[in-house]
Amino acid sequence: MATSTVENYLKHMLLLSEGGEELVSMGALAEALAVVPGTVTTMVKALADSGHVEHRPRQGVRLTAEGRRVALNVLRKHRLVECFLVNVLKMDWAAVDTEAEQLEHAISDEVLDRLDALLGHPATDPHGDPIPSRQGKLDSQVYATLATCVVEKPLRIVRITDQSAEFLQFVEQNRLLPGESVRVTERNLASGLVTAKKTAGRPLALSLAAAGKILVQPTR
Amino acid sequence: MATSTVENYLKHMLLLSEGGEELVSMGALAEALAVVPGTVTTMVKALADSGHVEHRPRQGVRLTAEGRRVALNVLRKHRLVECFLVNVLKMDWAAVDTEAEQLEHAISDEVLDRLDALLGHPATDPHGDPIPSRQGKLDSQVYATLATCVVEKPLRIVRITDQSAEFLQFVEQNRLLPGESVRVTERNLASGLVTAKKTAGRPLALSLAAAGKILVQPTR
DNA sequence: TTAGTTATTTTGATGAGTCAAAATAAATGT
DNA sequence: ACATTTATTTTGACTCATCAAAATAACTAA
Repeated sequence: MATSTVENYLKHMLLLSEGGEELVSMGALAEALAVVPGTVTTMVKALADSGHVEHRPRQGVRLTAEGRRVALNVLRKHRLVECFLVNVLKMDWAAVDTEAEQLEHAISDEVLDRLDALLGHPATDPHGDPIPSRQGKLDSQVYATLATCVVEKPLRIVRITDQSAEFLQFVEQNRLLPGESVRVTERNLASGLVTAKKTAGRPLALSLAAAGKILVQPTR
Repeated sequence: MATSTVENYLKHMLLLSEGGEELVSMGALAEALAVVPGTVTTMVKALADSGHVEHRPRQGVRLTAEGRRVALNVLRKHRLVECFLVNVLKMDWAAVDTEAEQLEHAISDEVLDRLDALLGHPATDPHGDPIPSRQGKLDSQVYATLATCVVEKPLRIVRITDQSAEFLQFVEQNRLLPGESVRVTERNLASGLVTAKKTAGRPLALSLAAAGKILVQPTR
């Protein structure tokens, strides 16, 4: 398993090479990681030995496919943890990055998956940064949920993010299936209740947790 | 800040001296930490220098007040994280200890507090191990909540564990104050709803999160 | 007591990650 | 083209946490 130091090196290489294929300089990496350049050179050579990066001496460094895979997984953990800290624990938008810096190295892939499901597979973190998919892709499309959408606005359900039979049965019985139209008439944080209403039908009470599993988009 | 190695040494010393004041042997500590005895001797001397423990050469080691404070804080993190993993993420009862082993060193005191509030200030972790209080006390009394109690059983509310004005107003308006009698008539995991009923009154819907903040005990 | 067993401490070495500072290579300006 | 600036690499040293194995202290049974 990669140490958290290794994970940080790889993550920052990914961030510094945003999109493109360019080489990342030792200096930029040293700056980002808050270490001296000589340390980066040493570590990068070790990372090249372990197959995570390709090192072009005196030019720069680039992630290999394997290095990129690890980096995306760390970034995914980081951003999903941020979602959790803001959406569930109601922490300060500006403070969560530091927290996530620690947690990204401590959570297992198992916890990562469950966190992802709990949060309704968010496409971006609270800052709007895209969250890498489980498969390492970055989807740009973003959806709201019944727990986060604007009250009274007409919506279309696009996705159910809890695959448990229990929850899916509940969804089916209440006609909250993908494609259906719906709107949220009330949301009470104290009691944790969301009231949703279908075009023709009685109001339905859901917990915030349940509502967060139902993804929507504004009706065209 | 204590490294996670230091936190582990202190935590295991606390666990090994369960309750009593006895000295912990180097051998027992080495066993618990899965390191050789010589390593423990070295670390314990360093911990004595930093004021976390008192070392009696060839006899054993004991936590100082400061060492105990740190150890209790780590243990609190460990057990609250276990609660979170089981109660919120629905993880396997048996698997969470390993996860918590990592997370206990990664979460800040801020996250710890919010997790504690989210979970309704549980007195024990999913295994029944008592959770040290914020102040470092181990209360032996354990209560159920409206989210965990037996359905239909007559209960008395003993504690409200969310101090926010918003939630307390909600509690007051619905007469869910400490001392009141109540019973849970229904609990639906899929929708996340708990239905509570006072002796004289209409049924009241609460989210599981809200219900978890209301502690109860069986009526005598 | 005295020999033998067991726990603890000491000693020397290792790997990971780091820094300071010297050496080297590459880029730049005139 | 040559001297200067800038980035990178190398070298030697340090800290933290660890192990293996030798040395030492303490306990135990005759």
